[in-house]
Amino acid sequence: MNLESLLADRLASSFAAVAGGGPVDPVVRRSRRADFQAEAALSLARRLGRPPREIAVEVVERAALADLCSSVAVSGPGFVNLTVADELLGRLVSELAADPRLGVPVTPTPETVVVDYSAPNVAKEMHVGHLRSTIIGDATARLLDWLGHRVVRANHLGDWGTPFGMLIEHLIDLGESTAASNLSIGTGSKLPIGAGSELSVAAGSELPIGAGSELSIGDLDSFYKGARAKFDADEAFRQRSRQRVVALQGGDESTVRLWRRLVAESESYFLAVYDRLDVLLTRPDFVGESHYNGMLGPVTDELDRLGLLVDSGDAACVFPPGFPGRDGEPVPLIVRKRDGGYGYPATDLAALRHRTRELGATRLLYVVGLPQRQHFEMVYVVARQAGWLSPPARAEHVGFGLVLGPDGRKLASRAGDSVKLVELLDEAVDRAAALARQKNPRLDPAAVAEVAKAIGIGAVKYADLSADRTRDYVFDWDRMLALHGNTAPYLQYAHARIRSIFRKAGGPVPTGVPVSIGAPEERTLALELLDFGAVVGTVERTLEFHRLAGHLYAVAFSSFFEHCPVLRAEPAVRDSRLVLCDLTARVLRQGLHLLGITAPDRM
RNA sequence: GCGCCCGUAGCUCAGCGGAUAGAGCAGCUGCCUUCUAAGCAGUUGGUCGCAGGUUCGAAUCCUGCCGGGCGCACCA
Repeated sequence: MNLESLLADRLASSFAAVAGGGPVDPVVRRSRRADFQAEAALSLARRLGRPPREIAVEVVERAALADLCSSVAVSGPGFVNLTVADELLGRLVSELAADPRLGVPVTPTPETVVVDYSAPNVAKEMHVGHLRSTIIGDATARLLDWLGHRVVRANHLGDWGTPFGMLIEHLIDLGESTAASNLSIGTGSKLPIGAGSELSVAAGSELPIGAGSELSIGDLDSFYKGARAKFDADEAFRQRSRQRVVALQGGDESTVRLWRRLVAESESYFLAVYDRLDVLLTRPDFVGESHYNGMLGPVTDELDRLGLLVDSGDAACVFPPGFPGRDGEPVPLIVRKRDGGYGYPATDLAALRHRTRELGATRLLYVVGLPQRQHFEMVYVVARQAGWLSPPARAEHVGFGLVLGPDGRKLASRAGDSVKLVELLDEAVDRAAALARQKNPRLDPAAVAEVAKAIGIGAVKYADLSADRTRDYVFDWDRMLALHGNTAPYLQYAHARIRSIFRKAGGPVPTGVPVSIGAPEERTLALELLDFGAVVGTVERTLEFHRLAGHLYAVAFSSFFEHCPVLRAEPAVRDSRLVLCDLTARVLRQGLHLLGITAPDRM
């Protein structure tokens, strides 16, 4: 039971009694003047026609809070200031310490949640544009999973569509083996695929990739660009590409085989990037657009049967209400294009229908950039009209802003094109390694490598997750890797310092020890730790991860460690403080873990 | 034109109905025989874009305006 609701429960009845009516929310909030304050008297004043102070005084007289609070006082215009009794705090902290879930209960109402995120394009490089979706989606999956929901991670790969005509033709032009080696074995390679990479899907492939082979980070990009350049310049190539698309869609065996090859190579590459990023996505989570091919016709037919489909200039459209375009006329969701092909709206509708009908999902999350908001709103409206999205099932667009460069514009390389994700991650780890070597010369090279990955990747993720997701944020190495302020390294360091205390302490974490809260710094820390569950609950609902980040920062930023010596304290105090230390470290580690960030034991 | 998002300290950001608006960085003052100084304390700095309105109370809600970004039929 969290402290805030414990107090609110007690106060609710006194407020209700004073108000003489139905239930009243006491509006208990954290306060700077006490531990908590109840604000309801202010809003009640008008309704009751009485001065708020008078109401507050009466509430305090009626409230049975003696066992919870050491002080209950009316203050200012009518606030009820509550100071929690030290004994209660100590007891609650002891209970929290004994709880492996740190005050975060498994959800009583588990749902099937589909998290649609990352979604890179096959045969293209992953770039900064995929960073936020991947990081936010991963945190979403981790958090909801820990809360006990059934999480379906859906990596909606761009593995289908007209570009594959040109990509396959390009593959043929280069000669499959040349092209494959071009794709898979590069010289400047940095990303080992490892022996476990599965390429069995590429049946009959001429160049199976074995142990130790590596995927060049640069070649996917040049492959795509090569195809693109030919497509733009060469009419004959364009023609062949179009025919190849038809062959692919028609299921032509050799075409499909080449397509699978492209997809498989790309998937291996993506997995290597995800491993580098420490993201949970695995091959079974790759459910690309092509997966829905067989459903596009039936989805269209069903829309037609429901009378939602309108023929508009030979394109089959749905016109959801409420979306006027430039000319004031309704904007359509184009399900089937004039040329008979299906566009992404059809795929999105098919995927949505599949997720609610077949997977039984009741919460559909789309971790996609804010610019696509209207598109998804339209998809949801159509899905509701079609009966594919009805309560309790609902869809949420988990939108996010841009990653900006120091110039305040969309982050780009010096040449102006998008920054490759692997290069960015390499730089993060390199910078973190330099930092680790400089700050702690005692670390051996293996430890430096491990710590550098945790810090570098953690810094990038935390920079993303610690700010309001819906806003753009400025990507700044120095700031995200700073040891001060609301950064991953600061939190990781706070964690490592506590672990260091335990190494010095020698023995195990004391259990069953009474926790005594005396010093004000202990109070502040205890109150913060007791709030972890409520914060995680809020984030479960809102997916505003910066609230969790802010909470962890408040936990780590405690002056407890400056003012309350642990190992030097007398035995009883020492044990009590060791419990607080351990709890702090566990909250930090678990909280960071939910954000996809590793907290090393030493750094 | 319509719609969505955003304007808070020099910079980067919290706060989104409650009592004197908070952090970090930068600036200034201090603290290393340190439970890891990869740290801590103090201090300077704000007509919360502007103008109305609602409210006992507004950075927070509503309206209008100004400034910035994005979206609005066959690319995803």
